[in-house]
Amino acid sequence: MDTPDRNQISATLSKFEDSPVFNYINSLSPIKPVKSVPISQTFNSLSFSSPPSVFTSPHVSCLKESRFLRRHIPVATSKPKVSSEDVNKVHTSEETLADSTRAHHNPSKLQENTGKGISVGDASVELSSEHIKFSVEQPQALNYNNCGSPGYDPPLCGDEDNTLLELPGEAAPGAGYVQEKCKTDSVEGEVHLQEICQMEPKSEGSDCYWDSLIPDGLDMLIFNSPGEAEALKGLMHKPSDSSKRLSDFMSLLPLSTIHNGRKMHIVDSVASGSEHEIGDHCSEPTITATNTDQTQDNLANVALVTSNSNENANDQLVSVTHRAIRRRCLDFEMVNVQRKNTDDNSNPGSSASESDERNVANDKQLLPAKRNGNFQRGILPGIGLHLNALAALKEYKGIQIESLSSGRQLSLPSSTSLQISTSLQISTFQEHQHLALVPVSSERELDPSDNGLLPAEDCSQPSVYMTGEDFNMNSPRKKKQVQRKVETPGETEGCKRCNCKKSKCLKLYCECFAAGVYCIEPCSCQDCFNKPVHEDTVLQTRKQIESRNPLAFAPKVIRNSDSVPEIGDDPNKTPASARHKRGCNCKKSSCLKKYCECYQGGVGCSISCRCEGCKNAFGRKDGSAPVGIETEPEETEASGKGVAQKALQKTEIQSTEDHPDSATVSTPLRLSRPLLPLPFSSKGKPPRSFVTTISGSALFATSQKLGKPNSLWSQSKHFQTVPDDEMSDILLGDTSPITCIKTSSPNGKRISSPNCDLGSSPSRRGGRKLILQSIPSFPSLTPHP
DNA sequence: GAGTTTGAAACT
DNA sequence: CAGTTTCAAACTC
Repeated sequence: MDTPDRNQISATLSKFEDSPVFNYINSLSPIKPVKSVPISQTFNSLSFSSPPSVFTSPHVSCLKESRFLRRHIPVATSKPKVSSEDVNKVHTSEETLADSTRAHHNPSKLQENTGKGISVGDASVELSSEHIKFSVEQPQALNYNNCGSPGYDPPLCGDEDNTLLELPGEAAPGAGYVQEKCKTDSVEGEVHLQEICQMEPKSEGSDCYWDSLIPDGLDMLIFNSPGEAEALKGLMHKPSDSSKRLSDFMSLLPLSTIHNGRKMHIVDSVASGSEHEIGDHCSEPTITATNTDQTQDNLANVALVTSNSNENANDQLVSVTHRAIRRRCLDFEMVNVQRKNTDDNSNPGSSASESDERNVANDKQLLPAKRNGNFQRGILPGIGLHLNALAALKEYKGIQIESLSSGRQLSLPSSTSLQISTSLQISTFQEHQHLALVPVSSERELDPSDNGLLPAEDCSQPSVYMTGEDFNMNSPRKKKQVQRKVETPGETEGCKRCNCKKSKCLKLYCECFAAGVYCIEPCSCQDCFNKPVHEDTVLQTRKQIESRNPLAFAPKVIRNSDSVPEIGDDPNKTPASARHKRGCNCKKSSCLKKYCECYQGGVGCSISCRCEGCKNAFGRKDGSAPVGIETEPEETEASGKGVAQKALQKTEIQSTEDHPDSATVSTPLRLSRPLLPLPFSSKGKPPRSFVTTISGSALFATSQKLGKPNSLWSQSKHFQTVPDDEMSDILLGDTSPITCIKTSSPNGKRISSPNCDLGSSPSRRGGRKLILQSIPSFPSLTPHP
């Protein structure tokens, strides 16, 4: 790490800051003065600016958050401070962080403020998280830019922040905490950049991360403010010393830790979902394959540590992991920095922008390999939504859209994410949620091959990776079957793809719209307005629909606290089991086909149903047992559902694993959901499990507090978050009873459903759709009036 | 992939 | 609230 001398010095300095001696010292060292006072202030100002945007824009997709969360988690570990000497720089960063986080982490700040060296432990953790955030945020910002929808930008930051905050770790960031972080994000981001710059030189491997991260960061900087970019440049240049130190430090670190760090990164990337880009890059086969396992373990360790937030041992572990992670970040940065440096050397003036561009190009290149290339930035930029987060992510097709997709993607993290997912979940849980949303897709995208559950992947990927189509490509029937199975269950919102021709995707006919997600590439819709670009229109339309039917976007299937509406349960009676909110009106399908929303949702028909000849395998209207398995159709259906459920479970599991967030998903998501909490959810589906309990409610609370919500997309965030919840639900359902999940997710709003809607919809589990629906409910909650 | 069926959503 | 129309998913071939 750093030399003790430095630490001591820093400590002493902190002690004497107020003292004349301190002042004198400051005067002696030019660096110091700048950092402590000016920087922090600047950051603060920045931070302030940023926060509003975040909160303001609903869009911020959960996805983004999820992304952040994912990344953050991994990143969090690094110890920038250690390097120190940079004490000044670090200190400044810390200060800024401290300032930002003071509300939350007064102690840490105090430590930091008082003694840099001392503070390092806690501060390091926070910083790491912050760093992560920073990296993440930048990407998001880029995404926004890409998206081109100005409105999104602000939200993104906020979302990101939120997500970041949670992820980092602190295990239980309250909504308020998240908000604060959000505010501080901008500042932190700067600080992180500095740190990163310092770190960069060291970085070796993880080019992918680097590229992805750096470019994003650059973009962020650029977008945010030219001045910042310049500042970054300066930082980048400066780092050499710090970087050396870091490198030294890194060398000191155990190899295992380093690996962990790498892994962590990978995970993060995966987890981040939203940031698919990075994740993808990172997830590249070589790295991911080897590292994933370790990363998982590491993540778990980290998460646990963070969750516990216990000082010593935890701190150490965290610090180690963070360091490793950070290192990864640094490495990325390093690469970028090096590139930049070279560039800068050649072209001092434009170096930053150029470097950014280059980085971007690199990123794209990297991305392209797995992804289509476009997606991340160009396309996905997304944003966020959530779904993009799941939302956030998803952001649609073009850039914005993609972002949405990303959100979804988030919900569906690639296989790698899946692997990691469990660990991520833990971490995400801290976060949120997330990615939500949602994030499902992302993971899948990343690893198309991952699960059989592809459908989810399809959904998620649509934007970037394998679209559902691609997936189908393998074999039409299989695809269809798979899709059906997967989708059936719920298909999932994240994955949803519509084929609207006349509704412009602004009516409930559109599954995407109904799910509260933006349409993405995979969609075959025509004249689609359900895109980030038309956010206003979407929101307005949504409001109209909600005005007509407040529950229009609420999950159609409501579950009671009890777990999934199992076939065995009495459909009618069971309050416990899930029920369709409105009930179906089937006349010819006997409630044995997906035409039936109850069946599609995996729930039995209830009294509220007006169906004729109900044979719903999940539960007949008349109360006859869910025969499901019994009857042929039922069998088929049941099998189908069972399969679907299984698939869902798998997907869920995956998603959960994937998620952070994500919305999600996810989704995207993630996601998405997807945001603070949402974001987590989105990102880490993994978090979902937690999210459900934690993030879910927390997210809502946060979101509500934030006042978010307007847009679907904000919803998208919700999606992500929701997805997370769902994910969690699913997870719970899988492992444990869904009930828990339900309870968590629902916030009361959804409750609307006749049955107890405790949870979002079970069906959702089966399908992402459900999740989405649930998500929508959130929006509804946030009254748009 | 095109066409049909189905039931929800939207409209009156 | 009921009836009709519109719509897009689900399904079939």
